[in-house]
Amino acid sequence: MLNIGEFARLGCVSPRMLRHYDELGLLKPARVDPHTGYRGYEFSQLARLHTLVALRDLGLGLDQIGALLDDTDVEQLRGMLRLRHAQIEQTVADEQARLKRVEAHLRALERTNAMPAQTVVVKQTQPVHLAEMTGESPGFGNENIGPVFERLVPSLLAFLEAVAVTPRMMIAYYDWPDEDDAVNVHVGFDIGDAHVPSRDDVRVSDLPVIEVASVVHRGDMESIGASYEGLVRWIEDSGYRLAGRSRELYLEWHDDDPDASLTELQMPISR
Amino acid sequence: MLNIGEFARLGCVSPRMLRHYDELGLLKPARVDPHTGYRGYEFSQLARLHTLVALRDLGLGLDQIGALLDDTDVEQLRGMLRLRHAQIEQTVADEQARLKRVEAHLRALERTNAMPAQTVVVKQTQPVHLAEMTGESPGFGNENIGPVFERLVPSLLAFLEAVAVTPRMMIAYYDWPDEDDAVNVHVGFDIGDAHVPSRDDVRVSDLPVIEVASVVHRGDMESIGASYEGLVRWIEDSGYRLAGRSRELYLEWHDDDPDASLTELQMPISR
DNA sequence: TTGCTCCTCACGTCACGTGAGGTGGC
DNA sequence: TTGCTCCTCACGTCACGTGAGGTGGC
Repeated sequence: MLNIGEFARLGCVSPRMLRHYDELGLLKPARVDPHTGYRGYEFSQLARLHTLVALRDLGLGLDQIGALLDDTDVEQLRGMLRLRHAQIEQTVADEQARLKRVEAHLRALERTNAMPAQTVVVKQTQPVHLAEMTGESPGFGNENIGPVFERLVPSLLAFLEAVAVTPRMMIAYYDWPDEDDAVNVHVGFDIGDAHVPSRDDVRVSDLPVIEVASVVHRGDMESIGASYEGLVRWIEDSGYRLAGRSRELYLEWHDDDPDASLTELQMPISR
Repeated sequence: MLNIGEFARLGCVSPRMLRHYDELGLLKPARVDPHTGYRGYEFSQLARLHTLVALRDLGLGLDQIGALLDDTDVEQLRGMLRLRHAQIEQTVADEQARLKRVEAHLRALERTNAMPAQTVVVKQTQPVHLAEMTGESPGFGNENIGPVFERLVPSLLAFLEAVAVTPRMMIAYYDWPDEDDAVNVHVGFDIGDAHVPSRDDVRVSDLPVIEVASVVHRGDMESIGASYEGLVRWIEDSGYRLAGRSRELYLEWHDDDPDASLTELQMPISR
């Protein structure tokens, strides 16, 4: 008969753990002194402790271990181990992805050698109900996109006012169906759950909920290119791939002080 | 100005989290209504929330994030990220090792198709102060080892009694210096912190603390081979390598009922 | 008698999730 | 007025580690 300290040393666990397992009913001492409360263990109990420790070491919860220790169902054990195997594989994949993200942030730090005023995060977009108009632009850059906005936005706002719908946030997204430089510019307003009557050049679309890498750009549209570049590099460094049309959310607009304007850039990513 | 729900949606966090960050001083709302306590956030605060979320996503603690958010020390940030990088690499390695252990247990289950009465665990040996004698055996197997024990053990016990040292657990270990089949059999008793006068054929040694794969064998010495075989296969399957001399701890001995005898088998492993 | 071990509470960990119970705003 | 959102507590999570305060055994 061993006291708790001896048995604990034999099994490489702390006495506190043995008391804990006793309390949970996972491993009762062979005898408890009725006067002193001292716990006594037998060598033969080491086998059960080994099983407990081995299952714990695989990452099973004590509740599951309890079920496995008492029932001699091999299929149940096999099932639990297979499930754990899949979970650990997932954990490894998640941690490897996280490792890449750390590396991407470190490289971004090397490039700018400054605090990341704009930090990249991975997140899900919110579902948006968008009343949008579309125009064509000969290419990217503010000198190309800007005039399209100036043409479409007043018209869209006038339409929304006419149909008594309050526009919320302005959102743009882009696609380039062919390999040439022409870009389709979509610009619209979040209209919440309002309904808008149809008009030829105004379309209502639900932007899909997707995973994006996002960054907040502070400043005017002239300087947005640098933010895009940083975002694209971060995505490359972190091992994600670009997967669709990028969006711009115009969070805050200051005509008087464009440097204080805030735009969220979102680029869809996968893997 | 956004209320907490709107700001939470923008940042893909829960309102509860924003209250938590407020409480910890990591992200204070731009304004709090003095009457209702309603929190108000500005779009420009999204940048700070992004940084917070990005750092949290890398696995940094909120206390460290607090230090990084307030101080604009690039070196500190770089240091934290490098540390995190090393930690995540360690986590990945640990989880991959765990994955192999799960696989080893699953394969052991396939082979026996029964509950692992004897489950393999990885643990550290305890430091032991051993009074031992050494003999040579033509090979492994009870028919070779048994006679050596029968010759050495009574002599050793008689010596210990003569010098008034109480023997504790009996422990044996083996080495085979050459490639031929001859085995050096070391058998001894744990003598705690007692001192033993020297004698030519009795040596006092401290068994080193090492990492071993261990299993409890129940039964006589004839059947110990199967337990060893299971242990060796488990070690192979789990991706560890054998790394030294195996030990046997004679936990419990029943002359009348050898099937109830308990022996712990320990094989040193590495990597 | 002095250490050493044992005992039973009970708090702390970490970043929130989840109610309970109540109030403000359109 | 009815939902919806917000507020402040405060408990629960998971497997123990770490005292506090006291007692038993050689």
